Amino acid sequence: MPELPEVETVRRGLVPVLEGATIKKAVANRPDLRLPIPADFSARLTGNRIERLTRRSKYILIECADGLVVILHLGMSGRVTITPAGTPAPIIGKHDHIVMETERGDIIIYNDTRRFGILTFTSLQDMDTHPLLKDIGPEPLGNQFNLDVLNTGLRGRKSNIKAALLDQKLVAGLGNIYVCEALWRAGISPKRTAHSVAGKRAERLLPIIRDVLTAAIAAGGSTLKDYAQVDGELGYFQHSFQAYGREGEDCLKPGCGGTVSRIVQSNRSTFYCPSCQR
DNA sequence: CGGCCAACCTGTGCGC
DNA sequence: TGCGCACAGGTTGGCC
Repeated sequence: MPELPEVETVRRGLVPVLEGATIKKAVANRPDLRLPIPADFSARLTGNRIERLTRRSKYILIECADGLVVILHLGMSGRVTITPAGTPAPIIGKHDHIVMETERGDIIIYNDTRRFGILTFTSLQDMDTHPLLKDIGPEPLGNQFNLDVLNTGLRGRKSNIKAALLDQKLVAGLGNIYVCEALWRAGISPKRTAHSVAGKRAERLLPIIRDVLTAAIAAGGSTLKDYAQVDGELGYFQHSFQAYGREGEDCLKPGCGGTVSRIVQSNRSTFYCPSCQR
């Protein structure tokens, strides 16, 4: 599920349960996800207090009282669910790789079928220089992401604009869905070279990227497969998709009359309207 | 260095 | 019912 809006939705769902909570129990049911889970995972978390939850790109950062920072990435299939204190104990399934319980009795489970996710450690001190975080580009919803930055990132790029926007060094947090949606809204062909977008088109694209992500966060993210928010509620931004997953259907741009097609770029599906995306 | 692809892993859905 | 293949929200190591 997880591009920036879904990760932000998970973070927000965890805030009331984890911020200020002390960890009573932390268990890793396997040694690794995409990377090894630290061997001292349980020892470092147990008894530790969580001060705050932040997000950088698609990473959730769990900042603890002793300076430890847990880096959590959901990969392609990572999910987080909360079983509130006082409700029946959850049944731990095959892909429930991480289980934590707070002193209040809330249980947090990280489930990840494909195990492309990551759980690793850093510290408040080393956050800025951590290998997973140091090269990430500006947050698309922050002030760092402006027209100058976008134009600079696009100029001199020979790849297509789709690949450029998926590059987390150019701008953080976009994935396959929201790139398709943003390019559709902006009327820009995903096949166009990145450098040719610099200038006028970038000016159109930039606020659209912000708008799409903001709207998706407001909708609680997108629900594909059976993905749910931490409380089991479903995000509903998928109902707002205008390009993604709509191969063969009518383009929704007023007066366009085109048909959405699916092509493959960098081994990923791209959905776009050849009629109005130039 | 930039660009591109295959690989990581499991599950599901489709055609035959 | 079963088999094989394509495909799925991400990232990156290795190759040209």
